[in-house]
Amino acid sequence: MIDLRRLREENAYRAGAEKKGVEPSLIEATLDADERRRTAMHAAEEARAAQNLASKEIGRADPSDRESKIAEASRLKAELEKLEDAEAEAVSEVEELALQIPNPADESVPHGDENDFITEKEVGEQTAARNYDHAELGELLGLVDGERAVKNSGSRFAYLMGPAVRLEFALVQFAFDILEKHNFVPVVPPVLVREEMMIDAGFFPTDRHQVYEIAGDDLFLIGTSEVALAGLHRGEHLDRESLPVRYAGFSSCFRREAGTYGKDTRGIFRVHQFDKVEMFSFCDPDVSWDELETLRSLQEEIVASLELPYRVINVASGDLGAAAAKKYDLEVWLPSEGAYREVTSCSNYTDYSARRMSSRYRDSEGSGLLHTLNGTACAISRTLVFLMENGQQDDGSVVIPDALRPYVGFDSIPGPDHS
RNA sequence: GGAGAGGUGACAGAGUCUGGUCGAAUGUGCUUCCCUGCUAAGGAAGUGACUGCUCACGCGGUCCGUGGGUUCAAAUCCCACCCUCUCCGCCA
Repeated sequence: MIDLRRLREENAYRAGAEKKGVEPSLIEATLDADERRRTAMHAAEEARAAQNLASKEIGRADPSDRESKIAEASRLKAELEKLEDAEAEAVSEVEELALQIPNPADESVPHGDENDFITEKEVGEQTAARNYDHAELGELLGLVDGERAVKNSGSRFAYLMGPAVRLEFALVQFAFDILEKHNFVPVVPPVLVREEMMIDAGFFPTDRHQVYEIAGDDLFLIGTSEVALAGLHRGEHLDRESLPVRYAGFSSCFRREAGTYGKDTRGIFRVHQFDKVEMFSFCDPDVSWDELETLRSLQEEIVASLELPYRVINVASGDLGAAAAKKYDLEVWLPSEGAYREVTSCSNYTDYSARRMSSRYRDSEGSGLLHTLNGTACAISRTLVFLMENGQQDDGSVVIPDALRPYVGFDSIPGPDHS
């Protein structure tokens, strides 16, 4: 939820929203509606104060005076009800408009759409395609069984098998080892949440069609543990001294992938269910931009340790989504496609989500809204894809990066002709 | 799943039957001051959140699990939902 006062008073804030493609007329309409709301609210509150007073007098009044006083209070109430109706209408009008306004983009975010990102850095070599792409190799090496998954669950599902499972748990341990050094508290969150949580986390109504719904129980499968982690301090005040409060969530993630027919259909690059380690930070608003850089550096540390060639991009304003004021994507080189593909991303939501969640800090001066940030630490299936391609040798075997070896217990996965 | 009890401020805990002077007794905690070789004990005052108007002092609104309803008036009465606890049943 946007800050209406800042929208009204700060030009830069408003400009940040317009940068995301919001029509100036929508902003005008929202501000007008807010003006009406404040007027209506003021009128209703005055009437309410009068009515409250009249009502209280009845309790103190002499029994003989009661009847006339009750009549007076009733009259005030009738007046109040009209004003309250007007107030309620104005409030819902503002809400409806305000919800359409995204979190303003930061000044450092480039203008434009998905093609207008800025490349912040590039690390490693863009190598040529190997003998097998990740989908072929996954099946050949017995890491992924897509065919049988289709029979049981449908397209975009997969059985992860054998060494792939060992790799998954190795990656998770590896990521947690790094994150715990930076005071992230490991969390295994619920993967089912109530509708309310989806709304507060900002996924509903916009992304409702991307989420699986459980028939008969009013519960929804999370698309990322971010949803569950964001709710960890809903309605709470955190001691400002204790910030940032960081969590590392491990969970399965479920995505309907509606509207992606024919896109990334091979292998496990894009699936309905995958596991992920996610970083989440409840942060002091004064230092949230530093925190974003911290999340990004951790992502780089992880990808670099896995010896994957990557680049970091500063995502352009039109491609940020509603909640992010700024977002970095880490993209790893995928040889079979000759392109960089997204492996992780991290965002600063500033106070956009915290306002709705009512997640606040408290210090000796008072209190205020926290900033929230999130970022992928390791998305397992995509990471496996990148490891299979970038670590692939001429014989189809896959070399395990040094950093991962202590965790998996083997140095490579033998090629298809091995046995 | 069946039966019962209950959700009140940082915490504990009254108030609910019998609606009004209850934003809410009391205790603990916390802050400031007094007393005091030090500490403990003791004495005094203060101490919820959110929000609107205001330079400010201040004045107002909302909040007793959540959402509705009754009433001039609801922590208190009615309805629905959520959650917690106890007992029984079932279960990885």
